[in-house]
Amino acid sequence: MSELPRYRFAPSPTGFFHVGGARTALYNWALTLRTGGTFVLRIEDTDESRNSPQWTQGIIDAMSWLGIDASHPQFEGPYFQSANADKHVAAAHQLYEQGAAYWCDMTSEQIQERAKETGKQGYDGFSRDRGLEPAPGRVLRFRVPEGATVVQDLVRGDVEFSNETIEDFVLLRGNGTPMFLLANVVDDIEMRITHVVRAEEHLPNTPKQQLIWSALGKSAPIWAHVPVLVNEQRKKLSKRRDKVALEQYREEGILADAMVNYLMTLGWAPAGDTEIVPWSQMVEEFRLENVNHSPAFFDVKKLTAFNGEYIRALSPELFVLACAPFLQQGPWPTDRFDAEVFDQVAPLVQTRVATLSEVPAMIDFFFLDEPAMDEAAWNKTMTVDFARDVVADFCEAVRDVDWSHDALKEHLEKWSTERELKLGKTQAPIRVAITGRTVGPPLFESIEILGRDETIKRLTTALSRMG
RNA sequence: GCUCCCAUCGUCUAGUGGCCUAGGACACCACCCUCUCAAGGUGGCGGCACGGGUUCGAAUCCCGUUGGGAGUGCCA
Repeated sequence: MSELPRYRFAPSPTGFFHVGGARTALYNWALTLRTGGTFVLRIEDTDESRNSPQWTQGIIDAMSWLGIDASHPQFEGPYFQSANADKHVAAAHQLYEQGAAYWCDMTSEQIQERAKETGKQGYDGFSRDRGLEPAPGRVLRFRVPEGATVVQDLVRGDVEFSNETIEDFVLLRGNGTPMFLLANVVDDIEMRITHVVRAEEHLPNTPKQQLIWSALGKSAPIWAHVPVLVNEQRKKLSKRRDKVALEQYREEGILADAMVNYLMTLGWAPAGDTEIVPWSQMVEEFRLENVNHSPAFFDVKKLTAFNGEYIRALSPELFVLACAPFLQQGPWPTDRFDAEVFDQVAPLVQTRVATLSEVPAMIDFFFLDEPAMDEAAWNKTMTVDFARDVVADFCEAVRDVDWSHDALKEHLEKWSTERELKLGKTQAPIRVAITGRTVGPPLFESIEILGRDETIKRLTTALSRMG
């Protein structure tokens, strides 16, 4: 009687959506899809000081961007942990009735003092046998039994903890509200969770949770602790130091598919010689047993490289579509933007950007009254000896040459050959005059799209500036 | 400090005792292509942390050392 697995993802709504959380969610989602099981989203909002409704919406939006769609039949939730507070408290009292928990009136100061006296760390179980009754201000502590607790972990194997190293932890706060450890277990039981796949930082919590499971008469779920994501200093990614907001990468023009693919390969790799594989293949191949054991560096460079691949793989139409939000932020007057022009230019920039946010700067000269002149580029290209001649000649030629990039190129090629100059050199002053930069989309195609009048205007302006 | 986890190119990884002279990807370098820049192509640089075992044979198993990391709250 093997039931379908029930996975869960249980973020706390403490801000934007963390890339580490995204990876954990993705692992759970991939497993859910392959096994035909269920993915439960539970918002862990028991700490009211951190709770904020807009963060919850942010989590759901971010997940849907990644393809974890809340309306998918295998998706369940969101549930809110705070809504189950009664059940958490009831479970706590049940544990007290059973003798698996006891009340304690010590303040953290008192605990510290005792620790100092005994020379040991943390709470020493002082109230264990004092037989205290419940009262305001008193916390309920779990009575950790003797022996050892073995956590069976799908990625790490068996991990044994001696119970002596686990202190009698708090179940209910002095104000009567439940703590994470308890709430988490009660909810997992309630929601019939069979697989807990979460970040490694939870591994030290696991024996405590497992103890609660068994005190409540249940057998623990299957655990799997995946390695944390770290920064270049090899420290766990933190929102203080590191760029961890999924939303931010989205705004910078990272494609969802690229993000998903990259995140999946942190700690795991698909079979074969390429890491760029479709989601369906990752769903098919992903196994917790194959997840690496050591922390993985979240490398934005590699993410960006993946993104470039995904951008290039887009059809021209989809690329144009993907660019749309970024085009609205362009540095040009909105009325000068021309979607038809962009459609023509798009294929020229598609192979030249690694993120969508790079697009506007690459094509701004099409929509600006005058190109945004890079002075360094001007100084570098307009001071060479032939600069004035080539711009002057081209400005003349452009008036009656056939309007095609081939003809434009042919003309400049001829001019260059006659003077034993390389086209690569002679195109530079023209490029700067037209676009304001030394690099950009192919010049002659750009000129063709820009149009004769605008081209003449820009070349003339450049000439007069050169004096 | 204590508990636990981890250790293959700079980075992400493949490798589950012989197929490993350790494979791929990102980054980097060179060359080719080329109207700039990209893209693409070709090639290169570069790694099993160290020391002991086990074994006919070890990147792979065991022990130790060293080095990283996580946790250590009336946070989640």
